[in-house]
Amino acid sequence: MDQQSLNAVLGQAQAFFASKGLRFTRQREALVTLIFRNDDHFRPEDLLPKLRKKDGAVSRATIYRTILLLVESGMLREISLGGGERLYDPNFLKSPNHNHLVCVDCKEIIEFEDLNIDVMQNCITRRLGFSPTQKAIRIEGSCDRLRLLGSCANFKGGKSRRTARR
Amino acid sequence: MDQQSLNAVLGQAQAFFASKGLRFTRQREALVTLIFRNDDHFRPEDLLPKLRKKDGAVSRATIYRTILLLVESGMLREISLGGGERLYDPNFLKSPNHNHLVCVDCKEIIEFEDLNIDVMQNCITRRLGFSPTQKAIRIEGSCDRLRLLGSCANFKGGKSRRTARR
DNA sequence: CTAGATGCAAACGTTTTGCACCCCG
DNA sequence: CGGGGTGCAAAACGTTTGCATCTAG
Repeated sequence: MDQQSLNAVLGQAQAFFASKGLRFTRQREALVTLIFRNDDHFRPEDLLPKLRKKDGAVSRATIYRTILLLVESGMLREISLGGGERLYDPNFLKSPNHNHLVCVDCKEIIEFEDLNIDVMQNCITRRLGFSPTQKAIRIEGSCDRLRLLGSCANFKGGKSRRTARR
Repeated sequence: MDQQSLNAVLGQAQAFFASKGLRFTRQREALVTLIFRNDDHFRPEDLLPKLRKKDGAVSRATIYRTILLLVESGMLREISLGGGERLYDPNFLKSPNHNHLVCVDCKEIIEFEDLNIDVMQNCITRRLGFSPTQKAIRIEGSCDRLRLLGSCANFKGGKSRRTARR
């Protein structure tokens, strides 16, 4: 995420905290910056070591407490990709309706959006007498290239997460 | 689940264990019976007290180890309905492709199937270069009746889980 | 000045693991 | 008799909480 977008995010966070009469402290700013600087999913525990460097230290308790607030603000979402692992996904700011495909072979996570499925989810929900407030699809799949060719060329040297181009 | 279906399930479990050269012990039979006797989602910890009665005691370690095996067999599936809670769902035996709608108001869980979404999920997955092995949709919704009428007539005295009639 | 925020350490609930003993085939 | 299976208790793990202290406004 470029500096300009990051500044916008920091402003959004600050506005949220202010609207609740809460402060935007050094620790909270450091956390928001770290979380939204790149688009990786993360566990709270992952953040702890990254915030030990330099003078930007933030305690474990503050990390957990701040994440809760960011989820409440809607800027951050909790997702689960299996195995009881609790991850947080900062990308709902850019793609409010994205879903996740996880490769069982290489564990790569691919984010995708699909307007049609979105509409159908709304229909189903309404038909059952509810108004949708949040929707999540998780698909597990095996890699075709790997199975057919014996190697997973798509992912060689790639990141562990990519976004589907449409 | 009626006795006849339960017997079939027990047979299926026994066959799975046998196929892996594992034994179908008193503890494993008690667990399978308890899990598939009704269609409730459960946490492993929930099972412990229920297996203390009479002579059917099963230790915590055995519960966790057996659940792992049942998931491996495909008879049981792990689901997550939010909040990092890890639940197990025995209903994929009857409804291999069902999904979950969770009411944010009353926490009721509604299971539903939809063939169209199923097909679209397969398409998306293939388009991205994968073959789907497992699909899960979780929708969170607020109760229309509760919001419009101030009460949630649908659920009064009902179970905490129902299955959508189609 | 003071309500909110932080850091620490203890507590917590869930899940996993090491190990001695048990039992089925 | 041997390889699984079990139970126990300890350990591991992620998360929450109580409390004394600090700090932003």
